[in-house]
Amino acid sequence: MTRPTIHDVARAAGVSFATVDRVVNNRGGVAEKSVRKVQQAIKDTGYVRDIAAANLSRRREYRFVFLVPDSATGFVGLLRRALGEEQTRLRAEKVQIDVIASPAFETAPLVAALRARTAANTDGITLIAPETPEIQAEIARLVAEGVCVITLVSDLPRSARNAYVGPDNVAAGRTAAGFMGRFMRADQGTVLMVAGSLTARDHMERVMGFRMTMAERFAHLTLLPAVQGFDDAERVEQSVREALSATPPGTPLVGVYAVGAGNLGLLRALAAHAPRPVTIVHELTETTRGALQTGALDLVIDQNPAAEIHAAVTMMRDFSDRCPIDPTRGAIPLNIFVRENV
Amino acid sequence: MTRPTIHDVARAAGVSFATVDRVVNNRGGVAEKSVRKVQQAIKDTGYVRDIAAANLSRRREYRFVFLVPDSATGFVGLLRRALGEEQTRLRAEKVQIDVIASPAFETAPLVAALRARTAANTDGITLIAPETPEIQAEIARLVAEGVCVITLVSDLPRSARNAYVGPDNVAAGRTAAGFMGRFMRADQGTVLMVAGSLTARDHMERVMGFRMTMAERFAHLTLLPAVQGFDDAERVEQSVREALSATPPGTPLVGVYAVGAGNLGLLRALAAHAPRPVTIVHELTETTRGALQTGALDLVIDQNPAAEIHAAVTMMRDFSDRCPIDPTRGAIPLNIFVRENV
DNA sequence: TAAAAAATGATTGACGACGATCATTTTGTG
DNA sequence: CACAAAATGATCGTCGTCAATCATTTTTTA
Repeated sequence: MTRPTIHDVARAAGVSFATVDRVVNNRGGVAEKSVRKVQQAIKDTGYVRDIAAANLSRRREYRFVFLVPDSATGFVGLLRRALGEEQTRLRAEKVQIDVIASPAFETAPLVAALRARTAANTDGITLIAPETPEIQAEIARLVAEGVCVITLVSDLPRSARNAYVGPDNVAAGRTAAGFMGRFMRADQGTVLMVAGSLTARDHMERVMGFRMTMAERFAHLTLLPAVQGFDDAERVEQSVREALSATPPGTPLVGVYAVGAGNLGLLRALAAHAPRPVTIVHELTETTRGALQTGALDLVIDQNPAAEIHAAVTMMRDFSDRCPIDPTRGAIPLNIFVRENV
Repeated sequence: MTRPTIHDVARAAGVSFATVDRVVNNRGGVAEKSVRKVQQAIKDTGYVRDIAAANLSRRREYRFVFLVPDSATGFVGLLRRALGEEQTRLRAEKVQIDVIASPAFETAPLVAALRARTAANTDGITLIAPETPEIQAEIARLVAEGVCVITLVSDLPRSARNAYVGPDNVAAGRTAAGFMGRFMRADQGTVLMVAGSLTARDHMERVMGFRMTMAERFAHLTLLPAVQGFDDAERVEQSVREALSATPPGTPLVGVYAVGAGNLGLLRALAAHAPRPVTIVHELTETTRGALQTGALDLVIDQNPAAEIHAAVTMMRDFSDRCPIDPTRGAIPLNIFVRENV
């Protein structure tokens, strides 16, 4: 009835406790034959090592790092708040998390921050980063050292990262387009996309998904080229104003899809514009929540930072515990908010 | 640097290890004065008891039960699958979960199943149940015995349950109405609601929310009285057919909102009906996922069983560990699926 | 003030693994 | 066959807590 321990495995395998220990912690110096016997015995007895006891005995503490851009979506703030709420639990489970904020859209500080991390000072690192060779190289180094590396929100599929945690950004873009088309009353008009930066992979993917579904199913609407707002309210406002004034009178602006942050600027730019275009943005914040309630926004696609953090921490811990990690668990469902469910 | 242990607390309080132990495990027999000294020392040192070590020492295993209706939404199946995926992790964390399926819409077997559980054989129980006095009584008994009781999906707010895990069902109904109104091209017509049972609180709440938003914002549409389908495909099909044929010719059916299960029946009943009404249902299953993709459904509101299970298990464990449990963590965001993000 | 009761201290052995050392046995090689 | 090398066994202390016992001190009550 009670779960088997190392001693039970040793007995079943006909070897000593020490040998089993050598096998399960692969310390080497065990004959092939014995290894097989032990592995068989582990299967037979259904032994699973008691991680709690193991971590207790070795005094393990998990040292994790979140490395995120400073401005993007106020993600740092969300992260800090979510971590604060989890604080008690995290302490109880001996995980210590450092949040490092790096200036947005700059590569150098990010690389520097990565360089500072080694297997000696961190067990796992979760990061939001653009796709550059230096960053890929640092990730490769960390993974080689045995540090768990997880990409968050914006994936780096060609890097050595252990897993990706975040939404399917292409699907997010497609979803935005689907709702836009369905919410639309107008028969024709132009649709504007606002991205933070077209070098950020997540933004690119969203724009791509949006384009695809618009072309497939709502071809009667005209897509303007995406403008960049660099996740900054002022720059977003300016870009959107320019786009608005450049719109030819025959084809009114009937839809806006904002992929990045800086939504306050978007709202300001649209405030005067009547009739208000169907407006869909990302990330549920104070601003967007309020705008949903007042009816200034139609839909917010959120990626549920709390779920992301949880998934990332779970994965990093599993990795540190040498549990097989399941990369599919990183898929975060999109959360869709409208006026009725904020 | 290293976290304080009971010994550190004892030293800080100027008492012996044994006294601190008596206080933290409240075994009694300690003078008021000493209790205060110890509590102060715990604060000063920032001591938090090491749950892993504690559980190791007392050989704790968590015995949890999920008690769910057999048919509803195929929830049992979803539950079993989700638990299967978590199996490794759960075993590693020494939580053992029994799933008990009880015939849907019957109270007696449910009460019997509850009666069988006591503090001696279970540490926590999560259940989906209707609001009846017998059930409330059983819940009160279990909670009094020290068993953690959590309501799932359908809350029993007037019972002694420790927490509720599930979506805000009123918001779910409102959300459904919001999307229905926005998807609607027709200027007028009737809208049909299909519920499983009007005695199930979650169904009632969804219907209520739907009604409210429809009345507030889409008063030009006519709401038919809700029909009951008892989460059964055949009965749903029959009910919907009857409602369709009873519709007066002047006001065509332009929308359907199905609150419960048995969506296969709904789809069959609507297959012949042209033009297809805007159709919104609950729960992402094989059926509804397929129907979304083929365009037979417009929107699915899902409650993310995996997240619910996780929240429920976490809460039951926290409770068993005597951690303060945070009831707000039971709020499960609605997951909204359309063709583009299934 | 003596006896009884209450409070406290001291100690010990689990729990299940890790990490290390040292002794012993079994292999393989010349 | 002897010797070295490899493999295995045996043992101990560690982690932080729980659970229990027994001895001692302090406080309360008669």
